[in-house]
Amino acid sequence: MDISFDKRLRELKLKATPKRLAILEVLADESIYLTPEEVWKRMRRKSTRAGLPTVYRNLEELSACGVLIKIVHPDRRLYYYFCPNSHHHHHFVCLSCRRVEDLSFCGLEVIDREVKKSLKGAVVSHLVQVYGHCKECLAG
Amino acid sequence: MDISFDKRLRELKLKATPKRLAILEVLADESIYLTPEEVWKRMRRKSTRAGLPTVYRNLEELSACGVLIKIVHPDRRLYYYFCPNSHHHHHFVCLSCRRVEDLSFCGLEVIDREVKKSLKGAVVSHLVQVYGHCKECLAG
DNA sequence: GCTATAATCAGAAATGATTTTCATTTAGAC
DNA sequence: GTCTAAATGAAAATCATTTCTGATTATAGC
Repeated sequence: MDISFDKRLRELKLKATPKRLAILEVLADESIYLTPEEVWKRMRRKSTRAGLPTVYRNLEELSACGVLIKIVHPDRRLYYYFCPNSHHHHHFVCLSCRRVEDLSFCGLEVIDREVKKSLKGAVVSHLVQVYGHCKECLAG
Repeated sequence: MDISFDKRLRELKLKATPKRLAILEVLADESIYLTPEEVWKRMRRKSTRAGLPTVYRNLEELSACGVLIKIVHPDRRLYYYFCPNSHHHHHFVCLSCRRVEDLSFCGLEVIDREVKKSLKGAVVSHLVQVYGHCKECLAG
């Protein structure tokens, strides 16, 4: 796990610092999305101390590179998630337990066509996110 | 315009106060999405003074009732928009000039089916927003 | 292995949009 | 007009996030 993150970071021309690796490890070990502060606390538990600004900075960088996913949440705080699935897709996020599941659905082609043809505009990015309650939370 | 907003507010059991009407008027007169502070400044220009918290409060309430649209923006600030179109739909928002255009596309049925069948979860809400540059901004 | 150096980091402090508090006012029902 | 819940304003607080600055460190090239 460690080694592959190391490689991934080098490919992206990011130095494989202990802090970065620790951040990735924390998120890879979690099945839910976390706030920067939560990542920071979990790092300390694993005895990797880091400054909170460092965590914020790295989470932002890593999500900008596509290594992490930034979750857009109704409460407008920052949440990050490590999604091993590397092809373009969207997520179903559970509002109760914060679990994330991949959706196969993505309307990009349809959207892109509509924006080009009807609006004559250009799509820069699109956001499709589905909020709800997962199987486990519904059950219990 | 004034009269119809008045009616709309009453239907929603919200008092038709001067501030609320002024907020709605400002947004209805704009073709772009505004921050709460911008709404507040435009109110003053029209000589309706209001406290900034009142503007924040009302924008939030009005978007919760569906009278206004809250724009989810990459910069994570609050933006509101008055969209006269009342049926369920999504938006293409221009990152350059802040214009908003309606999209006919909405994947809700497909999403809902996928979440129910594959994930056995329940959808609470969904967010589809498309960011880009509109016809005018591309031209000029 | 050693060095240079650009990237990265920590800690403290600042930021600034948004929210809370609470005393006062007002819209709408009767 | 009177009453009451809702709405408001002003000031202050909040608090997640960012900036700043001076160390520290990972990595590439020798």
